[in-house]
Amino acid sequence: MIVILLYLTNFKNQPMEKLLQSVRISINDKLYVKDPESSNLGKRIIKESIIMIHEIGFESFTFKKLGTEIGSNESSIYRYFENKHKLLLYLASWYWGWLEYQLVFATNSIPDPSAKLDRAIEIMTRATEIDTAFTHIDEVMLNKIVINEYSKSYLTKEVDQENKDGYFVIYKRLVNRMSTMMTDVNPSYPYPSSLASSLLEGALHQYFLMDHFNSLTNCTAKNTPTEYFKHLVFHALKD
Amino acid sequence: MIVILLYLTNFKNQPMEKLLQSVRISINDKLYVKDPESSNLGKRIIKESIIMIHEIGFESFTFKKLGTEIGSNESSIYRYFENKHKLLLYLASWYWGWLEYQLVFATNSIPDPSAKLDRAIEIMTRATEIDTAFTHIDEVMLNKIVINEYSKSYLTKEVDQENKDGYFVIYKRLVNRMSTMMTDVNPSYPYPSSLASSLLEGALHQYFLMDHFNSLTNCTAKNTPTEYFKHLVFHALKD
DNA sequence: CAAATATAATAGTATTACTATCATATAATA
DNA sequence: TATTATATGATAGTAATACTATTATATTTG
Repeated sequence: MIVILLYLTNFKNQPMEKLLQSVRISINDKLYVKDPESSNLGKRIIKESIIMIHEIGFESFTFKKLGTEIGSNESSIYRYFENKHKLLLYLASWYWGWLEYQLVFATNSIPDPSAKLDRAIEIMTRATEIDTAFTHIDEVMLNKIVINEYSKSYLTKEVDQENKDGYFVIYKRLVNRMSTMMTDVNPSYPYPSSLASSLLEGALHQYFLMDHFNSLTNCTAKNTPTEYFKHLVFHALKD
Repeated sequence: MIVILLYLTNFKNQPMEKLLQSVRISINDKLYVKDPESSNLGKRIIKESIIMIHEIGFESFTFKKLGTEIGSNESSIYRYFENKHKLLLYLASWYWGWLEYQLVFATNSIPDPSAKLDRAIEIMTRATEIDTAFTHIDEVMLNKIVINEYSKSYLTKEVDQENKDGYFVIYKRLVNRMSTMMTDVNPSYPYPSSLASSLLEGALHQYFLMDHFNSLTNCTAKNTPTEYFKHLVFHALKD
C-alpha cells in the first residue's frame, strides 16, 4: 500500500532539496470535509490550530477561538473539518505520516537488520526538529501536541468505528514497520507488535514525564529516551 | 509515608477476612468537597459513576445524568465533587491505592529480589478480579475506566499545579515501589524509573490494544500482558 | 423537641458545539 | 466582459454542558 505520495512533476535537473519539497503526506480524506492543503484558508487553519492547541490545550480549543485568531469565521472552519476531534485526528495522521516518511527514508538503504532497527529507534524516539519542507507546519509544536493529546484521539467510545473507517491506518502501519524490523533481528521473539507499540506510545510518554513527572523517568536531555529504548529493545530481542 | 490506613478497631478474635474488610484506601482530601465514603449518597455516587463512565465514556458522562440515574439531584453531587475531572482523579487514586495495597500485601514477605519483582509484575499486569471487600466498587469495571480514561486525568494544562497539589501521589508512589524493586534486582540498571513507568502505563495500553487494535499487540487471553512484561523487564535488567 | 445538617427542587448564566440562512467576495468559464 | 460557480463571511438560532445561587424540605443529632 502506497501512502507517501511523491509528486514528481517536472523533476529533471531539480536539486534534491526541491524534490523533497514536493513530498506530501497523504491523509484519509474522510478526516476532512474539504482538503485544508487545497487553499490558503485551509493552511492557516492547520498552522494556527497547531499553535493554539499547543498554547491552550485541546479541551479549551474551539473553532470559534480559532476563527477569531486567524481573522476568519467559525462557520468557514466547519467547511474544512466536521469538528475538532477530526481536526486532531488529521493533525495526528499528518504527524505519523511525516515520521513514517523519515523512517522509510532513513532505514531503506540499511541492509543489516540490527543496524536498521537501531536507526529506526533513533528516528522514532529522538527529539523533534523543524522540517523546512513544510512551511505551514511547525513539527516541534505538533510533536508536543501529539505527546499531550494523541491518546485522547483514540480513547473514545467511537474508536472501533473510527478504526474501521481507517482513521488510524498510518499509525498502525508505522507500528507494523517497527514490528517487522524487530522480527528481522530476532524471528523467534514472541512479542514484536507489543514491543513496537510500547516503543511508540512509550516514547511519547517518556517525553511527557520529562516535562511533568521527572521523578518517574530517568530520561533527561543528556540521557535520552533513545538510549533507554535502544537498551530496552535490544535486550528484549536477545535470547 | 503511610497512606494505606488500616482501621483496626476492635480487632481481637476477628478472622482475617473481617480484618481485611476494614481496609480503607486513603485519598487526598482535596479531591473531594465532602468524603463520598461518609454517606450513603456518596457511595451511590461512586458506585453509579463507575458504571456510567464505563457505559457511556467520560466525555458523555455528566453530573446531571448521574443524578437522574441514582434518583438524586445534580446539585447534590456537586456537594461531593467540584467537577467530573476531580471525580475521575478520585476514582483513579482509589484504583491505584487498591493496587498498591495488593502489591505491598503480596510482595512484603518475599525476600529474594527477583522472586519479589516477578510477583510484583504479576500484580501490576494481571487481569483485574473483583474484590469483595469493597461492596460499592466494581474493580473490574474501574480497571476498564482506568484503561480508557486515566490518561485524560493528567494530559491537561493543569497537570503541574495538580501534581503539586498531590493529586497523583499514589500513582507516583506505586511507580517508585516498582522502580525500587527493579534496582534491587540490578543496582546498575540505569533506567529503573522509566522502566517502572513504562510497565504501569504499558500494561493499561496493552489491554486497550487487545480490545481495540489487536493487530498492534501479541497479547491475548492466553498469551498475557504479564508474560510480555516479565520477559521485557527481566531481559532489560540482565547485564 | 430544637437546631443543625443533608438533600432536593428550581432557576439562571455563560459557553460550547454545532446548523441554517443569506450576503458578499473571488475565481472560472462562455 | 458578463455570467456563474464557488469560497468565505456575517448573523442568528438551538440544545446541551458546566456550573452557581437560592429556597424548600427532609433527616440526623444534641
